[in-house]
Order: sequence, then C-alpha cells, then structure tokens
Amino acid sequence: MARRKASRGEGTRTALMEAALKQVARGRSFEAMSLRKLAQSVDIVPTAFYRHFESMEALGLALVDECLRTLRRMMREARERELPDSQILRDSVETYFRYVQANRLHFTFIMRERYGGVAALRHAIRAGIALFVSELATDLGRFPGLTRWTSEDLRMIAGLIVSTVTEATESVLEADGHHPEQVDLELAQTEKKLRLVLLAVPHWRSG
Amino acid sequence: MARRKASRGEGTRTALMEAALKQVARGRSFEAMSLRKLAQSVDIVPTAFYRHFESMEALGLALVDECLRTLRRMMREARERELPDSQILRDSVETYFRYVQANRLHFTFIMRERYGGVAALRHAIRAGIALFVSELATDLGRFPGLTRWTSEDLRMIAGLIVSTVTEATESVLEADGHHPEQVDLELAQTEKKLRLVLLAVPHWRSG
DNA sequence: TGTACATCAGTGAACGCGCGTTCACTGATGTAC
DNA sequence: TGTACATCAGTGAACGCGCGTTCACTGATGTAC
Repeated sequence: MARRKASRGEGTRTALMEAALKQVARGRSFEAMSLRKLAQSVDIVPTAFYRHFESMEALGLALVDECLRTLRRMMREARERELPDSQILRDSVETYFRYVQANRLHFTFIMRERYGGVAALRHAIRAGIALFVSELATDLGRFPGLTRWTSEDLRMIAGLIVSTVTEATESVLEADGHHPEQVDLELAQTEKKLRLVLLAVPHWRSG
Repeated sequence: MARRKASRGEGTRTALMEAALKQVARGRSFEAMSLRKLAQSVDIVPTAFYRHFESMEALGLALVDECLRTLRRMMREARERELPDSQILRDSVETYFRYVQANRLHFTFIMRERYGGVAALRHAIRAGIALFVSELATDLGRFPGLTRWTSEDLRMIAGLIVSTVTEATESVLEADGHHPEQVDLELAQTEKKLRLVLLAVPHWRSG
C-alpha cells in the first residue's frame, strides 16, 4: 500500500498528537483512549504508532509538554504588557479568553488531564501549574501596592487569581462556539471577581 | 459455589459502589474502569453485576447521586452554624477540611469525575455544583453587609468562594494522610484567601 | 406451625470483539562516494 | 551526475488477553396459605 507522504518529516507524529488532543476535546479521557483507534484516525496501521512514540504514556507526556508551552508563551506575552489597573483589567481578561479560544485543544487537554486517570500526566501538569503560580507570585511582588508583601501572601493572592481564572477557563471551553453570550457573562463575572480581589489589596496587612 | 450472604439485602450493591469509589480514589478514572474487575473485587461473577445495575453508567450516576448528597448534607449542617466573621472563619475552614477528610472517597469522586470522560456523570456533577453555588449565593444575601447586593454580584462572590474552597479540597485530598503539614499550610492559605475576599466586601459598590 | 412456591442474587460456559504488542517485511528517501 | 547503500516510516499477519454481554441454570430466602 505504501501511503507515505513525500516528506519524511514529523508529519505523522504531529498528526497523532493532534488527533489525541481532538479526542480529549471531544470528551474522551486520555486514559480511555485506544492506540488502535488513534492510529486509524491518522491512517496508519497500529504498529506504525511505535515509530513515533514508545507508548501511549509517552504520547501523553509529549502533549503535556506542548500544552504547558502554550501556557508559558501566554504568560510571557502577558508579562510584556502593562500593569492591570482597574482600567485595563477587563482588557486583560478579554485577551486571556481569546487566547483560550485560540488554543482550545491545548487548554482542554490541561483542564481535563489535570485530574485525569494517568498519574504521570496528572503530576506533570500539576508541577507545571505550580511553577506557573510561583512565577505569578514573583511578578505580583513587583507591583506598587505589593512590594512589601511576604512571599507567602503573594503566593496566596496568586493562587486566588489562578483558581478564579481556571474556573473561568472551564466556562469558556464549555461555551465556546455554541453559547457566545455565556462567554460574555463569564467575562463580566471574572472581571468583577478580580476587581473585588484587587479592591482588598490596599486593606491587607501582610506578614 | 453459592457464596451468598445470609441477608438478601443491598449488601452487594453497596459493595460495588464502594469498590468503584475506591478505584477512583486510587487514581483510576471511572471511564477506564472495568466491569469484570469491579465484580471480581467484590467476589461475584461478572454477570451478577447486572442484578444490581443496568450498566456501568447507571452505577456512575448512582455514585454521583450519593456523593452530591454528601455535599448537600455538609451545606445543610453549615447553614445551622453562625455567620463566619473573621473570628470563626478559621474554624469554618477547619470544619470543612475535616469533613472532606471524613468523606474522602465521595469528594475524590466528585473532583475527578467533574472533568472526567463520561459525559453523563460530568453533567450531573456540574449541575449539582451549579445548584450549590446558587444556594450559597442566596444564603450570602442574608448576611448583614450583603443585603443590598444584586443577585448577580452575590453569585459572583459565591463563585469566588466555591472555586477557592474547591482548589483547597484538591490539596487536602492529595495530601491526606501522608503530608499533614501540607493540610495545615493549605488551611492557613485558604483562610487568608477568604479573609481577603471578605475584606473587599465593604468597599464594593454592587449594581 | 408446615408446606408449596415465587423471587432473585448468584453461577459458569460461551460468544465475538477490540485491544496492545511481536515480528519479519517493504520500498521510498536521503546520503556517501 | 550516477550509483550503491543505510535509514526509517510504513505494512500486515499473528498472538494471547481481557472485555461486555447472552443464556440457561441453581438454590437459598421470604411469603402465602
């Protein structure tokens, strides 16, 4: 049969990863995904899978890596923008929401497999997110009203922000496409939540 | 062989549910759970499973029901205690943490399957939690500083509280047993988060 | 109280299926000379 | 530029296994008379 493409490149490997992401986005959990079906969906024979990954778990870890990279890229870009005073808070959330929608598959994978059944993936994702919270805490410590906060309190507020945004991410992913008005509602709610948190900052005695 | 117990009651049915909860607590996702293994773990032949549940999905829905009932019971009990001013905020969080630890299997199931691969379970759990947020919002509306808040803003703050507590629940479940000091740390952090949120309340102009 | 019978949680053989993985192979692509 | 050869992504047959589900059955428990 010999259906190989002209290029000898990474085509099939990429296709396998994308197919797996799509399955997860469709509702299937990675743990319950079948190597054979995955192979079938990218038009190769099951055994050819092993030319690209040692096992399904290796595929999963490659996906975690790719998805966490998307998250880090977002953080890097956000860092290059200015301080979110209440004027531009809404814009920040909006930018984030657009980013989530533009990277739907990656965010869905992280959200789902964060609590999924494959321990190795779960741990890799959680380590990534924990690192993310730490970096945010460090960043926050440079903001005018927060320079004197203890690092524990900075972690606390970073955690509060991350769990709020995470929750919102779920809503965005769930609504995406079918219910644009739900996204707008979530946008308003998330902005309010963050505004409420920022409102408390000047009144907090850290330490 | 005829290994039936003296009582003709619900023993096996209950055992099946408990075995499934334990599997989930051990890291396996419900979607990837096998009927045969489950049957084996409660010492019945695979076919006997059908004497108790029409399918694995039916078992799953029964579990969702049971776990959400645990959640509701907690809420009812919490409602019978007083207003959490900053004095007793810590006690409230501590009580909740103990409740989570005492109902480890139920909470783990909800946390995991909330984003799991079986759509029917996912939806049932999310509907349950959404109801939970609504009730909390209503309750909050009766508190002195919040009587004039719009219902949208009450939902907002209820959502903020629930996502904070949910996040903490994950930590508690993860740490449980092996790392008691992590539970204490999470307790302090969660109390601070909620205190920070409450600190903002008097300064919020709702509507 | 004793007996006949319905109920129902259990058994175990059997089925067809999809699974992951092994193996020896093929043949196009890319490279060294 | 042409040729010989290594590389490597693909094939397809075959394996043993665990899966969910069907079926006819058994025998103890509970109930009606």
